[in-house]
Amino acid sequence: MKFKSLERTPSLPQEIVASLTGALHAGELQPGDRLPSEQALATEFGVARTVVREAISQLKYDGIVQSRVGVGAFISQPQERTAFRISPECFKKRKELLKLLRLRNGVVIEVAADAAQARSSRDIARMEAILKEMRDAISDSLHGAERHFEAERQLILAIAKVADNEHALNFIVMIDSQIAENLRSVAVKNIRATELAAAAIEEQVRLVEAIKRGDPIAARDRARKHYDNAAQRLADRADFVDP
Amino acid sequence: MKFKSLERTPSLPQEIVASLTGALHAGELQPGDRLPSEQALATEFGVARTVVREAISQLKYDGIVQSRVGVGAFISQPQERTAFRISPECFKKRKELLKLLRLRNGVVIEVAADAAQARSSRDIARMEAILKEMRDAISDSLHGAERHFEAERQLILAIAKVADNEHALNFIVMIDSQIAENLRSVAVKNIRATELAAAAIEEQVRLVEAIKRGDPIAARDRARKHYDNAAQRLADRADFVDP
DNA sequence: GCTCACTGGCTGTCTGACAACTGCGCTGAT
DNA sequence: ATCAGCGCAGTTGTCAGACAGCCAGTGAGC
Repeated sequence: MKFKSLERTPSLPQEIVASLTGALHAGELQPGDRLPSEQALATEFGVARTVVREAISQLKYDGIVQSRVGVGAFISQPQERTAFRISPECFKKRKELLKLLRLRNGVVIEVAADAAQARSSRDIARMEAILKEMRDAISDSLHGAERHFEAERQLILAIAKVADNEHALNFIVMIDSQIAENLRSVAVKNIRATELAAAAIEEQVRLVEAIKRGDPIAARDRARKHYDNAAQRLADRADFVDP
Repeated sequence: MKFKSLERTPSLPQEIVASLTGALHAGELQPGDRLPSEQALATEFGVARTVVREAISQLKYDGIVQSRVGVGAFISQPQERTAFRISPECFKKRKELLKLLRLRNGVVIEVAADAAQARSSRDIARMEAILKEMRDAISDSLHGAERHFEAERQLILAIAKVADNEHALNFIVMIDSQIAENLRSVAVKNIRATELAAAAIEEQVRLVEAIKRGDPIAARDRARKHYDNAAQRLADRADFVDP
């Protein structure tokens, strides 16, 4: 049994970052605008300047603002961003979550094709072990759904690892972890309720077969079938609605 | 004539971030390890603690480290990352750049299919205007290659904008800007030298046609053809080698 | 052996200070 | 009147020191 993570009080710099990015997202801050001075922000938020500086340094790190000594800090253009980040409020709305899922799927599908060209026998063995874990999970009435869910994630990671593209791997690890954190419970219920695990496994078996055969076109095709289907199954769930 | 951006001295926190991420990438720091205390790092780097704190706060922002009051800062697991970031040294090696290009293409291709289902007549008009700009650029012997390069980027953004997936849009804006910054000169030379612009335009015309027709499968297919071809043309360049 | 208060160290935050830099207005010379 | 040059106020970047709250380990007391 895992306990829910408690709602730890966010740090002061984090709150300021959230406030500033909120203002940016709301259009109150436009690219090119100058931020208030650190001193002004400090008094406004009622904190020390060091706290404001930490917050702004994070925004600078993402390329969201640029600061010039003696002048101030300015909101930069969207194309100046240097990081892709998923904010927690993306998971508030199910629709947002499905969009993230589609983004992830797009990368996974491409990566599956690359994996079909770079796979080794060891890679295949690893994937088939994961498939076996999925099949075993079916007969586990207690934790089967959870095991299946984790095995599906493992398969994605296994595919990404053999594709010889560490950037894509990093991206998938990041986005999939974020999605899984916010999707685990409903996805697990999904598997359990619809009893579609067998069909999902079959889709993935055929995907791994294509990779094993070294057929990138078939791998891409089957990856698309499975991951699009999975997203569709999730979207079709009656209880998959905004809280 | 544009001047090269001067080599501005990186800020102290930035250097510390680079040093720490370098140690992490080199395996000297493993997930779970504890960082030296802020005081120790400050004396080691010869800076004030505030500078170290800014550096660590950036790493915390990315989920690379987690800190606990009274204990210290710890390297977190890779799946705890909350941001995808492209470091400048990714562009040092051409091979890395091609991998980033493939990552971008994967998303663009998926997005093209979504765009085919969500496009409006205004969207199509915008895309066709961009295609016209490409054709016009051919007869511009002076800046034609640059204009073509920028128009290709604009088309990608235009497609991403109509696909109704702001996460994918954000991702594409970010990664494409980064790639373009580091690819502009060689890509422009590519267009100019090989005189393949006409063929590239034809590929994109067919892509826009598919989107206009509302045919996601064709859009995906043609997007793949064009962007894979573009990457291939780049990779095939004789002068596209590591410096 | 077990319990528990203590203690040293760490992070988070605050305060004050100073250097380097920038934009702007003012002054004074032409 | 014009304009070059100067100084000034404001801003960021960095430094030093301080303190509260928290935590792990230690050692005394039972």
